[in-house]
Amino acid sequence: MARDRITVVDVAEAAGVSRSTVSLVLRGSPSISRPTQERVLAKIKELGYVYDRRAASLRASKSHIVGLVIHDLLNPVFAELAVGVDSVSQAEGYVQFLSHTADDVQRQQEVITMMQENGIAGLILSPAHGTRPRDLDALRRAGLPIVQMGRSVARAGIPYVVSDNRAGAAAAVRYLRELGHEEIAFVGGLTDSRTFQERVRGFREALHDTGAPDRPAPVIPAEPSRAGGGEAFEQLRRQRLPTAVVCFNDAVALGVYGALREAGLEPARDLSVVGFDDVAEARSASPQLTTVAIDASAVGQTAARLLLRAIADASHTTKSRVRSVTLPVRLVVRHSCAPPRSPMRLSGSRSTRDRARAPLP
Amino acid sequence: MARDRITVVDVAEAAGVSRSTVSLVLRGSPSISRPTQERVLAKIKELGYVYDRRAASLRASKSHIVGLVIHDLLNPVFAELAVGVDSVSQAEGYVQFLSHTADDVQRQQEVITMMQENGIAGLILSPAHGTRPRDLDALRRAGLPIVQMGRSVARAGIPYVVSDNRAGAAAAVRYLRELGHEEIAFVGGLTDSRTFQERVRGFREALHDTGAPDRPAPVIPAEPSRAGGGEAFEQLRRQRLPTAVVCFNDAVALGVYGALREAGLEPARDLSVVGFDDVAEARSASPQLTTVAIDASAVGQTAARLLLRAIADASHTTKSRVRSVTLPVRLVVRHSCAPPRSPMRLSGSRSTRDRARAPLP
DNA sequence: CTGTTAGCGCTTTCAA
DNA sequence: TTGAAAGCGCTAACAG
Repeated sequence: MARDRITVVDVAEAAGVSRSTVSLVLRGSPSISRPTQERVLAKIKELGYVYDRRAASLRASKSHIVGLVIHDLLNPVFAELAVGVDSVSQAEGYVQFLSHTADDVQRQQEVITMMQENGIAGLILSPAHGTRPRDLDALRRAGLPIVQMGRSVARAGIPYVVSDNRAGAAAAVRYLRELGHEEIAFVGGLTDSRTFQERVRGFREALHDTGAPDRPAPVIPAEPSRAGGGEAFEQLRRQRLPTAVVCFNDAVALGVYGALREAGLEPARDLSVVGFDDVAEARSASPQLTTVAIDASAVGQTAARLLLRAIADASHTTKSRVRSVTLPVRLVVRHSCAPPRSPMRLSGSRSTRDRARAPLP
Repeated sequence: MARDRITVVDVAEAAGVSRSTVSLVLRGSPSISRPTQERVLAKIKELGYVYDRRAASLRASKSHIVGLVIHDLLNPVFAELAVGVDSVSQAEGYVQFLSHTADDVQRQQEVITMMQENGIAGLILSPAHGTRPRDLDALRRAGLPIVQMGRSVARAGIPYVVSDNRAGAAAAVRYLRELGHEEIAFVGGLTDSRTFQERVRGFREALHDTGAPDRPAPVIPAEPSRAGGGEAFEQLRRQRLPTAVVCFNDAVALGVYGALREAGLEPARDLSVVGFDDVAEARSASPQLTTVAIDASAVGQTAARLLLRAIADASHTTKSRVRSVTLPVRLVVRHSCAPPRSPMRLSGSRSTRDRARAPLP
């Protein structure tokens, strides 16, 4: 990896000081005289010395590396989460290991182990579906701080940073109710995921709170993908089509949208569609879709800050418990929704500003 | 980071062998008897020992870490590149540092330095716009292998893995020419990027090769974003609208598409639009857009394999030069194109299979 | 096949 | 403020 590496000793000799002086300069200790400091720094640059953090980390048993494990980096929301983490860890002088697990628990175990062996100071995890609390025991035994991000494992006792799934689904429902919809379905998502459970919960609560008819609203689980959305739509159609659907995420919403058109129906007119998980508007895959937008970058940044704080606390033995955080979401109204065909408005009245534009491909 | 870490010595004692025996077991040396091996492995598990790769790496001066620096992880194409790299590095027992530079050269310098200090064995780089060869001098001086991915810095003498931009643009042009288009523009992209230059080159060559009218075809540079596409469209329109455009990437294509509709025009009928850089169809942001599809995952995997090979060679002093690789692309025809309005077909005749469906939002 | 002896490059007492 | 010595956890020669 290195040929005749230049070390602190070389720098010390060249600068005419001792190695510990160099070491102190390297870490910006205030107990070094200005001229000495400058001389050393000059020599460092001159010799092209590069600091070896492995050695430092080994000796001091503390590193400036965090682990970041993402179940699906191809999902733009999680890519944005990762970038959020990256921005703060970079700013704080950390680097990160980043691995994608493709939602595979075993692969996740492997990368976590590898990261631990390489001396991470803490871990941010978007857990693979099916992760159990005990899967993280090795880390906890080592005293490494962990923060879950974007997703969370139930009753694991591990802090998490997520967006407000419940409130998001509720906002979608309230919006549709105001338009006059009475028959609203929830579509997509895997039943054993906590995210799904929370979104469904918000969905049901809001239906109840807005005094929707008392018959149980349809909830159709499906793979959280475009294909899953298509299948769920077919299933819904075989039963009885509602006038509106809230989708587990944007991929599902696009699937529903597509299936709808295949069936010769018209979005908004025949079925109002609300998505979820939309990334920043500018990057949205679906600029016309009404959606519950989450601020993925903020989630990532928050997770990183929590983790770094926990790392700092751990060395100070301050032992402050890290608290979980739930970040707000907002409903972005675009023209995939309309009042139901035979309207029975509760209050309704919405801007049609956006509705003139035709959908993009 | 660790409290009373369990070390090889502990394992050795517990298993009644010497530390070097443990070390050999750890690395799966064949020169250890089966029973001993098992006994040691058992103790390792029992004690919850975790291998410290920093120490190993320090001593052996070789690591199992690669650096991966991406100029824009929010671009789905580059996210997929990263996942491609991840899959092979994971399979080969490597972990990666991954950082996003937001196309900022200085930020890139910082993360590369940090990675080097942390002992990477090599670097895969999607260089920030404006990177100069000398920005990588520190790495080269240290003898670290580098592979560029998805993009490349001109005349840097550093191997790269990219898709075939020239052939892709040419394929798009040929397709449009066959439909009968004579006035075709190229839209979007930054003039000083090599990717842009190659795409424009393929564009021009194909126009020439297909015997297009000899007046110079319009090339409108613009930010490679949706906004850039919109602006470019306006500019094009102020001059004179061609019958077809080849776009620098899908974001630009979507921008053109949107602007087109804003202007009350109809895609395909009034202007045929071809995109570029489309990710795997299933994830495509634009399921209706005719596009030059690149296999981002393959690019990532190839880059990773090249790098790992270079790393292996470097230690063996085999010193094999790594060669750059250009991967094929393919044109995916969907219904954003049609013959020009007053058709003067050269050969024309295309499937309309897909054209029945309306665009998605 | 196993044990012993030196370090990898750094931080960290502890004196000076 | 600076210098000397010890050692983080591991691997790399060797010698047995």
